[in-house]
Amino acid sequence: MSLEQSISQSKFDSEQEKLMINVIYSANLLNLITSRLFKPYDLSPQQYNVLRILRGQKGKSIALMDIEHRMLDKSSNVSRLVDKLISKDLVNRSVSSKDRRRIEIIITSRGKSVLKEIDVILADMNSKIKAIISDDNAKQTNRILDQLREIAQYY
Amino acid sequence: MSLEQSISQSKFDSEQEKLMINVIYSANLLNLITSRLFKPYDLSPQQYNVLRILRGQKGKSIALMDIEHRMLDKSSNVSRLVDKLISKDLVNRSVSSKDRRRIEIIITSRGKSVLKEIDVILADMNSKIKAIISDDNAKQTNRILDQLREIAQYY
DNA sequence: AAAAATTAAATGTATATACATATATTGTTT
DNA sequence: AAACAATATATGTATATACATTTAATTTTT
Repeated sequence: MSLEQSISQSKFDSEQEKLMINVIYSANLLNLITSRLFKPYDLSPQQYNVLRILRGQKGKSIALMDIEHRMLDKSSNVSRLVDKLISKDLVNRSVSSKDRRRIEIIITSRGKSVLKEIDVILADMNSKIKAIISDDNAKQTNRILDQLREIAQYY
Repeated sequence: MSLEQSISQSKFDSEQEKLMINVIYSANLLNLITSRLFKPYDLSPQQYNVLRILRGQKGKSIALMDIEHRMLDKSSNVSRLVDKLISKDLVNRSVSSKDRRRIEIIITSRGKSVLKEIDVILADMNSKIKAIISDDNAKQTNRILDQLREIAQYY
């Protein structure tokens, strides 16, 4: 469905203005879909995001502030977010021996196995997207979105 | 900055997977920027969204449920969102005479004048985006995003 | 080395949001 | 028309998030 139909707006002043709205609207939809997919595993998209970051560490731990830097949504409270993951036994925490202010987080084997289950579901979703959007088009769109974010330098 | 740099991730499995992350990340950034722009007017992006919908009615009122249909983020509680706008005297509410379940909302002149101030700021932002992204590229990206949202039919 | 400044994380608190339930009104069925 | 179902909005409540403040540890300055 076109964006105009989706939000019942007749027209936009420019393709660029439409692009802004389109990015936000599309992201809301993707967040909705993924939060439904993660619900059976009792994970929010943000919590999943953190687990992915931890898996990417390949056995090494990472401090809370470094997790925050890598998160998609920097606005959340990483301390409390990680608390939730600890209480589900998906990650472990320990105080850094080099700098005792730092709290080091590492993914547990249970965390890894949950991610593996979700991998299957996301791979399926990814293949569905591949059927809709070609590699070239995806690449081109990624380039434009990277450019769009340059707007941030003015604000 | 590339997405990889922004979130410190070395690579993605596919351009399509990167696209999903890119859309969400870019939308978070745009939401952050606009929420800062709206802050002096004591408006959240969602509240602004509702005001825009009301202005689009050109003097006619619109029921809460119709506002919800047109919102970018359908997940919010329109009743309470509109309550905030009422308390700021930006909109008025009245019970529909045809169907007394329906609550009709209309923008006030104060609401319109606030929007006018914001128009200037957003026009400036729009011109900045135009300097970064061509009409053709914006159009092409809008097309791809519309396609991407087709994924929703499977979920 | 003591004092001050900076940093990392945790906590307090107000607001926002999600989701379920309640209430009031209208529409449909028997 | 009474009973039932459906609809539009409001409300209750638990959780999440934003933002400011606090605490503890480290670094820098004097």
